[in-house]
Amino acid sequence: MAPQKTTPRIDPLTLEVIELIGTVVARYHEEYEDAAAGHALTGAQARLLGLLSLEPLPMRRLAQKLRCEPSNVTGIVDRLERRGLVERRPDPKDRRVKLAAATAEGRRVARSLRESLDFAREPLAGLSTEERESLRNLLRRMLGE
Amino acid sequence: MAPQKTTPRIDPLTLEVIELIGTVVARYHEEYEDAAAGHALTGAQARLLGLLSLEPLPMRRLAQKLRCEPSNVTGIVDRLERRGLVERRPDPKDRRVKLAAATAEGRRVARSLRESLDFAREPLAGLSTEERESLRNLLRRMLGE
DNA sequence: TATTGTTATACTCTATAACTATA
DNA sequence: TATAGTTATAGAGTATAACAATA
Repeated sequence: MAPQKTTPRIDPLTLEVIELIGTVVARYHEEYEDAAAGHALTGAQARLLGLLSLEPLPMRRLAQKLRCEPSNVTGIVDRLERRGLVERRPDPKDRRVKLAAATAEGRRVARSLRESLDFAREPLAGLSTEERESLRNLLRRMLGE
Repeated sequence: MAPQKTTPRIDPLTLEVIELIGTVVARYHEEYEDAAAGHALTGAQARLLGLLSLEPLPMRRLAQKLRCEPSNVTGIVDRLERRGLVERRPDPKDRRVKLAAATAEGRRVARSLRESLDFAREPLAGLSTEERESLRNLLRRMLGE
């Protein structure tokens, strides 16, 4: 009997692109975690603080954005609040809701964190404007936008 | 007094590319975790099993590849071993070393996992060969290869 | 002495379920 | 009754430090 093909064969070119994307993903994450650690934050704390640096959000919304259970957000906000980077405020429109908001110090840390995230800035610096446009268009198409 | 610029200004094009890369990274990770969960594995377990499906490795090497402390590898291998996906073997050349190796079942799960990771295959399917070559070249240059 | 793997410990993130206070 | 947030609990990943066996 003939050997069964369980996977469609992938050409070497596609395979290489997949591998390159994997490398980008790995490097991106590594830099993100390092940058967070450089500010004594975990990855989850850095992501949450980054969201709150844009606008205050209800705990529930944070959970949705972080794609985790609401019960987890309680702990992450607790730890950031203990360090004075985040605070909880009542929502005047619904007394069940608590709005998490970055403090002035939290926004400062978030900005500093953003600035130390030079992953994308540095490697893209080597590309010309035309190449960046081309990369943008390819990524857009890849993501189906 | 003039407002101080703490960050070099980034042009909108570069900013958009950065954002697109962020989206790719997020989607890649999400798919990876989902695929792992579909096999009742955590991300760390899936990554370790993936490495061992290629070749047996000393615990120390695994820690280096996973970029974590060797003490963590003990636990991850323990849990995979309990499920019969991995085993520990002595290294004939150095009796201090333990070689972690995927079992036949472990290799089967690793292959199934690889096949369910269609992130890269699917979105790339929409690109022509020329576009993939162009994407490959741009990613290569971005990564400094 | 140095190295390999393990254990012990403590912290964080995670999901689930039960609880409270509002709506 | 339904929803928002919390608490309690348990499992997993992580780093640090100390340890046994081997080099």
